[in-house]
Amino acid sequence: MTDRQAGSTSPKAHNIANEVRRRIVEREWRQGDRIPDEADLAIEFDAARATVNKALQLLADEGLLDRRRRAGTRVAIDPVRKATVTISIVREQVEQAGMAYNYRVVAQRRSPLPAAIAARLDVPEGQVMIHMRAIHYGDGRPFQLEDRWINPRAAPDLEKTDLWQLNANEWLVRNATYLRAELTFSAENANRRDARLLQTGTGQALLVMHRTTWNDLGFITFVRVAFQPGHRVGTENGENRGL
Amino acid sequence: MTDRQAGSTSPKAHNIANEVRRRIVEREWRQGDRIPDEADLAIEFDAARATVNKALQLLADEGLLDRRRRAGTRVAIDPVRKATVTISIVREQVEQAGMAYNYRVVAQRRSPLPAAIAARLDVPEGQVMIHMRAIHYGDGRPFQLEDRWINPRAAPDLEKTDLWQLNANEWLVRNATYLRAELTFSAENANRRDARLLQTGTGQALLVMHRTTWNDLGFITFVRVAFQPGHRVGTENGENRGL
DNA sequence: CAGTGGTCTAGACCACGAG
DNA sequence: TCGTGGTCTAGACCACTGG
Repeated sequence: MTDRQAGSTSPKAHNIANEVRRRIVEREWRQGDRIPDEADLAIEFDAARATVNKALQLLADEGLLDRRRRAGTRVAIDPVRKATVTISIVREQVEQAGMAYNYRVVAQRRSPLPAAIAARLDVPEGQVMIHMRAIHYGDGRPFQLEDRWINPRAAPDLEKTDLWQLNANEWLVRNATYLRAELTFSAENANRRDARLLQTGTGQALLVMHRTTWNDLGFITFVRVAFQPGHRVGTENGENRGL
Repeated sequence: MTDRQAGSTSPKAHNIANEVRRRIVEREWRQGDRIPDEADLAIEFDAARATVNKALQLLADEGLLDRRRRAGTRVAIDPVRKATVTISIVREQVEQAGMAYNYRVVAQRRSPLPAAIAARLDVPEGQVMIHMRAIHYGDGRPFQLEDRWINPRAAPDLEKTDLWQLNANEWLVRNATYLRAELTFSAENANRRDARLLQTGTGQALLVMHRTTWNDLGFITFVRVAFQPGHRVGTENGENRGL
């Protein structure tokens, strides 16, 4: 007898997760409380344990639950939440904003990696990399400025490409699939060069993103991206992520 | 006969995901290519389809694969990647950095919500909220400055709490579990007040985070957090998320 | 040591949507 | 229409780890 209850078209695991979330939000289960184990919940919700497991893992990923073998599942004492930033191709960002995209390479040369950066990347200092500086424009106004170091050893096809024509950013995103990435955001006062290239004033507060990527061959790129003054990077929280 | 192959202690789905990732990274499967369907991969990897499904969903979450019913699974044309920011309790951040935590409320009053903020929150303008300004210190030095609006209707217990003593941030994180959140990062030049409270100079570039949270009763809080100059917010990418 | 979550499996049915 | 992913189930064994 398949008694699929009326009114719940969404996946069962989703419904279970929502119900558990409700109980937490409404303090039926308080922070630090232990909640029933999977087997019990499976009975209560008339579901297989695997389904309950999926639901609870979802909530644990959100940081709402704390799960440990033998110790059971507890409502997280401090609901650390996670937010997700999506890193897309610059051109698409610009075009999505309804602006005409343009791109200009300001400088490109081979150059040994500076010690300061090398240390940060855990890479031997002084290796020769491709260094390039470029500006992305939206409707003719500078949108972001990037200062990029590329490791040709990790992106072997790159040298065949004419970076002055193509877009290294795009090339990399499309061709140099990475396995690991690190991102940081910070704020910097625009220096002389930033100001000139972004057509703004020295000292302007700029949102700066540093991004490093690696693949199996090692470090691929290190980029400093400085955004146009006033730019915001938004995140949607991972709450309703795909289940 | 449980022929668990030697050398692979990690979950099978994990191994499958890694192998698929390898094939993509090494161009065996190129961007846009269709990859074998779950059933075939299940045979190849000698696994149940559910296990393959789990692995592929993982990669799809990472943005590496594009999956559609009937159309099959393809290597994403443009591997949009996602990074994850974790929002934790300030005190813990500070203490994790090995510093002594301190907290000071600078101002607190009931006040109607300004139009500018109300518009942003999709909340009727002029509703009376709790407005507070506070500073978080690490080892006596200002760590971050927060300017917060709290909706008492969505956090009914709050009024009982002595916010001057306790930490509203902590109180909220512990008690006002939210269902939805939005975050943005931007850079601002420190204004007179920022500079004074953060003990820095006017015009300093500050990393600023705006965060809004909602629960089932509506909007809970809107905060502007200004970090100490030089502060970085780091993200680890979602790659090896729990499986 | 034993309870709890972690994972896998084989089989099943369903929903979507490309052709 | 019908292939493909989405999800569920019942059962099983294992891996941790608290007591």
